[in-house]
Amino acid sequence: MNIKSLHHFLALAQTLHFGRASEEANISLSAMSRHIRQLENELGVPLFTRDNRSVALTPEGSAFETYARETLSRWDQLKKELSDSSENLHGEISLYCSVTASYSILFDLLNRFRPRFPDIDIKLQTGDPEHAISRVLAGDEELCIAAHPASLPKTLYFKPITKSPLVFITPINPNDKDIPTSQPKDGQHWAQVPMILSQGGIARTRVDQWFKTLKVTPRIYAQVAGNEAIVSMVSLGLGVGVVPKIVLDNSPLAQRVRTLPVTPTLLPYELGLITAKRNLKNPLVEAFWSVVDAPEPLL
Amino acid sequence: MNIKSLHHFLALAQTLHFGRASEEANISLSAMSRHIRQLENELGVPLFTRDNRSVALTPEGSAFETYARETLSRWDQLKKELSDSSENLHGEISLYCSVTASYSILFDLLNRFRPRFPDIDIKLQTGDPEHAISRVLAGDEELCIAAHPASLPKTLYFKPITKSPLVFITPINPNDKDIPTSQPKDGQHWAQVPMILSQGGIARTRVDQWFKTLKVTPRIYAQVAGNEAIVSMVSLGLGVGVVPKIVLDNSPLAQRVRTLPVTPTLLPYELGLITAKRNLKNPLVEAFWSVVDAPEPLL
DNA sequence: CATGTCGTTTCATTTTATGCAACATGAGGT
DNA sequence: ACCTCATGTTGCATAAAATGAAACGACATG
Repeated sequence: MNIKSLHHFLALAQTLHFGRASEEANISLSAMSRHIRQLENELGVPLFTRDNRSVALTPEGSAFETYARETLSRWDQLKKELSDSSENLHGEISLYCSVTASYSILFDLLNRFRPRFPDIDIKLQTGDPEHAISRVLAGDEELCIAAHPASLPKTLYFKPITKSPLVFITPINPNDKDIPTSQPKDGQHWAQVPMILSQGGIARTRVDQWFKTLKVTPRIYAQVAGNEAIVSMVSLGLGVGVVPKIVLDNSPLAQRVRTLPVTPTLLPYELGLITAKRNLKNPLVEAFWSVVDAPEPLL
Repeated sequence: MNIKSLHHFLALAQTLHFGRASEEANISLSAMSRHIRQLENELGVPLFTRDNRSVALTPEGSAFETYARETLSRWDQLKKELSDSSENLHGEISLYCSVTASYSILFDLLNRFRPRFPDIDIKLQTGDPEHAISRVLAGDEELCIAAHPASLPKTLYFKPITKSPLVFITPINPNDKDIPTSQPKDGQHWAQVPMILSQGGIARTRVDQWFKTLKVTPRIYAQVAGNEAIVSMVSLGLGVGVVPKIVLDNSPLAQRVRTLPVTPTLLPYELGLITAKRNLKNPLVEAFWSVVDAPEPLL
């Protein structure tokens, strides 16, 4: 059974005349005859009674006529639906990012993504930035927003979105005499400053490196998981922290801390979009990608 | 679109692997690839995203999967319905006969037809026997039960069911001195008998012929349309009638009249089934035909 | 009995489908 | 960096199917 045969059948069912039906269907009379016969063989029942003077539907033919109409209209409907739906890019895309990134970067990103691709649904998963890359590697997520890691697996692709400097922050109201209000003069001073640092991750690596160039072993007051918590602790006056500026910009506690200019400055945090290279062919991922390409500056 | 392609599509949608899907569908891998591509071309949208390592349904593919399942199950259902319905002969057949025939012949006929072909509906039209043949000729009815006419059109076919003698009937209580109680001796007697005859039709032709061989001009007391009315008038004692015996057998007035043996006897009425020759190919007509063929005697 | 109509069948040709093999791509291992 | 394997696609020659023209067969009509 195929769509054409159904059309031919209906032409014949209407005209009850092979000649006129075949003309209507733009095929030869013999093709019409064979199409009908083939349908009948396939179904195992005659659809028309023909003697040389007249053609009439059998009861089965009548039932088949109903079927044929239904099936054709269903097919047309499907084609219409599918072509409608394919006019706009659509589907679902999964994205993983940290809570902070969801506030700052993702907000801008989605503000521009949504109007351009209103039919792409985003499945957003927020969580520990550490897991971002592994989840993309495992295929759990198609995209993530993360800082460029020290070493990026070959199968992944990184697209920078923005850089955010790592800044030192001090409390407005220090709780400890060793907390400086301006940049400490030398390494000796630095060694006394109570530091509140990330437990790990890029920021921590950078800070460690920074102290190493000063030849100072920092006094670590607290190691914290999550940049937001660092801002929180610093605002309480417990020490000096190091966080990406973007975290500060989005922190409700930003008023309670102050950035501390330091030299040399730390290498900035490089935030970007990460996906598995194979996903780059996925039109939905491409769409997301294109938004990042967009000329409008993000910050 | 055809049934096969749908099956192939579903195989691929399930396995998401061209190799295994093609194996399942018993076609080559390349055929599978091209079938899917053809479907996609036909619909104008991709159904699968494929990179060399993986195959996945697009949103459109997912919609099409639903469609494919529905369509296939609908098709199977139809096939089942049609083959079920074709196990027994069924449909509608139209039949015309006189009221008398419907009492006598049709009753026996249907008693045997119904159990053998319970799914054939009969559209029965009763009416004047004169119209029977013309209605079949015109195609208004497929069958009729009628007496074999003097000349049967070539396009019609007659199948005898039974013969019924034409009998003379006399009243039990005659109302007229010229009504004989036994066979009149000679033509002169016959010429005085008040006759009640059909207005026309075969019976009348036969009676006219009969009187002609006796070289008698009959005294016609009444010409009547309808054999039943003849019985009625005879029973009232108004004269001698001639009717097919079968009419008498089914008449409620049979007790009020008596058959009058005569020589020579009239040629019997030949009752049978009539249809247009072209209808003989119609399996429903054939079915009816076969019941008449049946060995069981009708009378 | 000739004629015209109409569906079926035959036959040569064209179109389409098919499988095999070569190819292209990309992942994973060495 | 290179090889190998897995996998889908494409080219090509062949096989299968569909097609239209014409012959055919059946049958009603004049």
